[in-house]
Amino acid sequence: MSDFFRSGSKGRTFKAFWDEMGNSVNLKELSQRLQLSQTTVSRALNGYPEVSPATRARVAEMAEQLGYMPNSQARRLATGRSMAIGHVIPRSIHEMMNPIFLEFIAGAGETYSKHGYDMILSVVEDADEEEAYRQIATRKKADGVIIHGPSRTEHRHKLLQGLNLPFVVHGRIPGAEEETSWIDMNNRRAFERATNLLLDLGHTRIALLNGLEYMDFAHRRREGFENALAARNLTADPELMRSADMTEPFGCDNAISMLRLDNPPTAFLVSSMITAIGVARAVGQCGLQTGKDVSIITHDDALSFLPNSGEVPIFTCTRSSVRYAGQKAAELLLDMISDPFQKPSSLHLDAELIIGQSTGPAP
Amino acid sequence: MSDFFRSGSKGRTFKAFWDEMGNSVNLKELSQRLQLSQTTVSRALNGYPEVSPATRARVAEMAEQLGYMPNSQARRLATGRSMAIGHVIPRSIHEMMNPIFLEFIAGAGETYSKHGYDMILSVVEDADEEEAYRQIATRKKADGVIIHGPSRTEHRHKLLQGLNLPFVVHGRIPGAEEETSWIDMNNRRAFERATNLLLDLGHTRIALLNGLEYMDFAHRRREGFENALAARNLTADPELMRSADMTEPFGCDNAISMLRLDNPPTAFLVSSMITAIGVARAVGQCGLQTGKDVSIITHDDALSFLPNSGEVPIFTCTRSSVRYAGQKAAELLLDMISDPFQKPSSLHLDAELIIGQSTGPAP
DNA sequence: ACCTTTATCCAAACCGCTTTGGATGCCAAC
DNA sequence: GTTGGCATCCAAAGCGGTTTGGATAAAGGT
Repeated sequence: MSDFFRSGSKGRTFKAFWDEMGNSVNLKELSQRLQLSQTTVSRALNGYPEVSPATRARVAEMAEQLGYMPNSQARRLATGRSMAIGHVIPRSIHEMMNPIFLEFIAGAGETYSKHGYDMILSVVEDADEEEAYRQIATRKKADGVIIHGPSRTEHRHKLLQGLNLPFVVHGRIPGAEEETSWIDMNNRRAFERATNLLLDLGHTRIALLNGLEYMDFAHRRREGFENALAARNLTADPELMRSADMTEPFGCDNAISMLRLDNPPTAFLVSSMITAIGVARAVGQCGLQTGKDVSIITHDDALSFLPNSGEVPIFTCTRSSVRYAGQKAAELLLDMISDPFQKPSSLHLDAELIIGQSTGPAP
Repeated sequence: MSDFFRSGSKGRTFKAFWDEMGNSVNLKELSQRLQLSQTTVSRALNGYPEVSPATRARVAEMAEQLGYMPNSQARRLATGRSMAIGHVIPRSIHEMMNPIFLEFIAGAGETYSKHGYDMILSVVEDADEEEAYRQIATRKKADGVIIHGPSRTEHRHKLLQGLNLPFVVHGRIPGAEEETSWIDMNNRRAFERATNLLLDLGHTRIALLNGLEYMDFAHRRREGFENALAARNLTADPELMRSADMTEPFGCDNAISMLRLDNPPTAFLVSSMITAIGVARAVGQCGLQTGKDVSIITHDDALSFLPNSGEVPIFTCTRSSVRYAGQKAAELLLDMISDPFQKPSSLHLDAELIIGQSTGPAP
């Protein structure tokens, strides 16, 4: 064995060899080859001060040569930190939040990678959600978790507080804003501004196609909508408000049925680009023109596969990057983990109101 | 301490207490409270035969009472299996495959949960992709990985074979079909059938809006398209073939420019629902009617937020559930892991050709 | 010249679990 | 009455790292 090693003069050879074998060196072997103790090698690699520069360099070089990487399970066990963040996705939520969720995940994932954390994703049956959190905490699968899509009657934070598992909420938990860390966009204000824009354009019959209103974000958006109307002494027509999963057909079907009313809406305020696309389709099918006969404002999560940019965006929108939110949420959480005695902190993002082609003065 | 334990007669109390503390029992404590060795307790809980039924029951009950769950890092270290599957997503791929990717992940995740596996997701810069795989293998972060979106000049499988890390390909690697395990739909045949349908309806000028053709799936789809044309002595007009990220604007912009040609296409064959929606928008904007003036067939990955079902689906499509593919890929991989000497196996799914509202005879 | 730092390095304990290689007691068999 | 076989259970040795509590030698202080 030692002959083999001596035979190769260039480090590359070793590494290539080991890689080809799928065989990795462990700390013990590495330290033996260096004639050093495991302690010293470990310290050298982890940047502790009690190692001479010369030794540290020697260790680093040999480690590089042999392609040494510490076994993560062993390290996690020894340090007691799992260096992973958990995301639990009940199937129902997942089906609903699909693309937005992924974009958030992508943002968070970037932050995790940057800090050496892993992301573990659990897709579970709705009924198993609590158990999933319990396992993450008890089996020490992750050092923290992110709560997705808080509802108006949220309870997960209680569970997590009980389990003593750090978490950050994407969105806000009504009534627990002070005691939890969260990141959210200003849903109410965004929809209030959007509504005002429509009102300023002369629209008075405005339809709202919202997400499921037991979700906190959707509820807030509706409040913003209603507040803006109320401020001008208008009141929302229940017939013009729908709330459901934000799919394309949801937008199309409801828009069609509303546009066929005796007193149809002249504008739509929509909670998601995908649904807005459905509305646009409906407008076309009714022989009308978007931005002329019918105005549409949608919330735009800045999903990469649904770009709404360009010189003049297709849709007038309230925009807030959910990927950015993911990055920030991850940063918040990693902060909390590194200092467990920090008090909760939050980030409130403001959506931009961007004028596109889909709005115009009321006909 | 022992007084505390004795005081609660109902198991619930203990569990609640521990949970509230976020304090979990370990094997040592559990075995001490049972007056048994760790060996016996471990064996009892893991179903080994050398434990008497009575003891096993006692152990099970106490474990339940104390809410004992084995620390996963410790278990992984001891068994040498990490009980996790890795998914590496370079940012570029991610941005392109966004919704399809998530749907696949969701399917795979269901299978993992069912089998007690975790999913670890790494979102990395493109340049770090190889390193990510190397780390997964060398640091033993996962027992296997899934390769997403193989290109025509794929190389990841070589790396993984070298690292001795089991993997399953979602899609196919040209030239390595025999030596790798994969799951794929029959892209070529699906697009051949779709093209034939259009030809049968009398269309001769058919446009192809394809995904990026350095990706294997897109290349195959194009082959299917061209084969079908060739079989009728037709040849594809390069001006009617585009290939790019499958976004909505990609569909809309290109459809518009094509429809404005002197000799415009009467039908579109599209690689993704999202792009097809863009095409439909373009058709509307040109004052034409989908399914009458212009026919559209799209591939439908059965994404949950873009349902294309109903009595008569909006789009005529070739459909294949990518979520199902995820489930199956995961099963394949877990099989491989449980029996490392298995030879590679694959699953070839056939897409359904479903007639919707978006096709009709050529005008 | 002697004692205290200081800089390096090491042996061994530990993290919490699985697993190997017995030990023990009991019963049927010779 | 010894022996062999079973059924149970256990002590201890890993797994591969990190970390504690010195040991050793060189440097510095008086």
